[in-house]
Order: sequence, then structure tokens, then C-alpha cells
Amino acid sequence: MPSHSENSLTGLPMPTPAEADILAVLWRLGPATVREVHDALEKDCGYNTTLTQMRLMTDKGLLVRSERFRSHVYEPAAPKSQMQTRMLGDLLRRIFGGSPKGLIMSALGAQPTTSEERAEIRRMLDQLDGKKRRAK
Amino acid sequence: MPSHSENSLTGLPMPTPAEADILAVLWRLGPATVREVHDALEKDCGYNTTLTQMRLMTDKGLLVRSERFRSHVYEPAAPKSQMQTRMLGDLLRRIFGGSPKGLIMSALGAQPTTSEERAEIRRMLDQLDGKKRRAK
DNA sequence: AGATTACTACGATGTTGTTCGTATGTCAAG
DNA sequence: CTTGACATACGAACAACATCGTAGTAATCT
Repeated sequence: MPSHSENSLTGLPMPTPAEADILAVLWRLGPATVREVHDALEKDCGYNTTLTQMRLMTDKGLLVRSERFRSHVYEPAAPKSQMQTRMLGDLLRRIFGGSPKGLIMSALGAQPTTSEERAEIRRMLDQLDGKKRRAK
Repeated sequence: MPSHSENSLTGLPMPTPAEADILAVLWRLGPATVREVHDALEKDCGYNTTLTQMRLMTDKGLLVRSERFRSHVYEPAAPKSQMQTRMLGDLLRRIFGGSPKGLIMSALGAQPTTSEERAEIRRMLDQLDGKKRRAK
């Protein structure tokens, strides 16, 4: 059994750390070639390493590939937000006992936020409160 | 180079998934023996597996061990909140671009929260706002 | 056409993570 | 003192990750 469980809904495996870095680059760049991804990654490993990594990710279903002129263009198979939610959920279950509160407190404490960001989070909280009331 | 960077402040490596599960159990139980951890873990692997895992974690500095009568008692080397923050920070940097906002939104969306929990998060936000104002 | 250049495919290698079998040690009851 | 029930220590085996070397293929240039 792999270390992380597969998600039964998507059938996709959890990305390994190196794979997560590649996903992050693709989220930033949009569909991109191996070359572009490799350059964007600051890692000091060879081009072939990135290539193989992305080939394996395609095999696993994490990426999809399309032909373009002479090279290949890759993009994530699942939408960014879905994958982020999946990975976060994994951490949540594993080390925060499944309760988002502790996780959020920890996140707020770990990294500084702007007051604007905090306002946005409040709006989200309000919306979650409101849903209940609005379901009259 | 290992997949996750070591934290320069603590010198501790990131726990692997299996190691994270063991940490979670120790956070729940407090200091415990291998037997207790192994029973608490629902994993269907042998006792020796858990034992070896915990021995390696001790070697890495993730756990500390003390003698007790005939067996050993293990506990996490670093406080729970510190390790949680470290692991969360890793995910934050890797896949949320370092900004807590997206992470928090995702967490709120992924798992339901009680209104009380939301209130507590608001208090935390208020406190972060307040700090700035009070520093006039 | 032949040389050059940029890309992909595949296989080999070293490292780390996970699992367990076997050996060893200690205490206490018979 | 021997045996049984517990514990730990060590090393082997297997699987997964990460890395790269080599070879092949297709377009471009002269």
C-alpha cells in the first residue's frame, strides 16, 4: 500500500513532494513544456530528471499531455483547487485530527497576513454562518 | 537531498507519512510504549514494524525515549504545535504559494465547522488586527 | 544529403521508506 | 535453573522516489 491513500473519488494518488513542486509550477505557468517547467523549478537537477518525473506523473494520471508542434505540453489532470483540497485534507486528517480549527489557528500564527486577507476570511466565515440561517 | 528540507531552527527532518501517523498517536496518548502505539494505530502491520519505525524516529531525533521498568516509553521530541506548524508551513510554501489565505479558505470549504469554532477563529483574527492598532 | 539541435523514451542506479524475521535480553513463576 | 511471556536490537528484503546516461526521433540549417 502506498503511504498516502488514494482518493476514492478521483482515483488519483497523492503527489510526492517532488511531484507537488511540479504541480505548483504548472499552476503558476499554466500548460507548459518540460523545458519550461524545468527552468521554472529552481532545483539543481538535470533536465532528464524533470522529464522522467513528469512522464511518471502522466502515467499516474496526475498530468495530461497534448502534442504541440514539436514538443509536448503538460497540464494538471485535476483542477488546482481540488488537488489543494485533497492534499490539505490529508494533512488535516493525519496531524490535526480532522478539525480545521487547529489547522487554521496554526496557519494564522505561522505566517503574517494582511488585514485585507483577514477581512476576506471573515467574509467566508460569515457566509458559512449565514448558510444555516438562510436555510429557513 | 531529501525531499523535504530540514528545518534549520530545529534540525529535525520532516516526518514521513507513516511517521506522522505515529506522532499523531503520541499526541493523543501522551508518552507511550511501542505496544500502546502499535495497538492505537489501526494499521495492519506487525508489531516489529512499529518498533523499527519508532527506533528510526528516535535516531532521527523525532522521538525521545526513557526507560521505564521493563519497557521503553516514547514521546515526541518537539512540542505538538511546533511540529504541526512546521508541517503546515511546508504544505503552505509548496502548494499554496506561501499565503495562508488560500489555505484557510480551502480548509473551511473542505470540512464543516461549528459556529463556535468559527467564533474562535474570528477572535484570533481580531487579535491579529488589534495588535497593529495597539502598536501606535 | 549530412550535420546540428532540441526534444522524448527507456533503462540503470542510488537512496529512502516500509515491512518483517530472527536473535537477544530480562523478569518472574514453577 | 529452566521455561514462558514479555520486551528490544539488528539486519534483510521489498517497494517507492529521485536522478541521470544513453539512445532514438524529428525539424532546421548549410
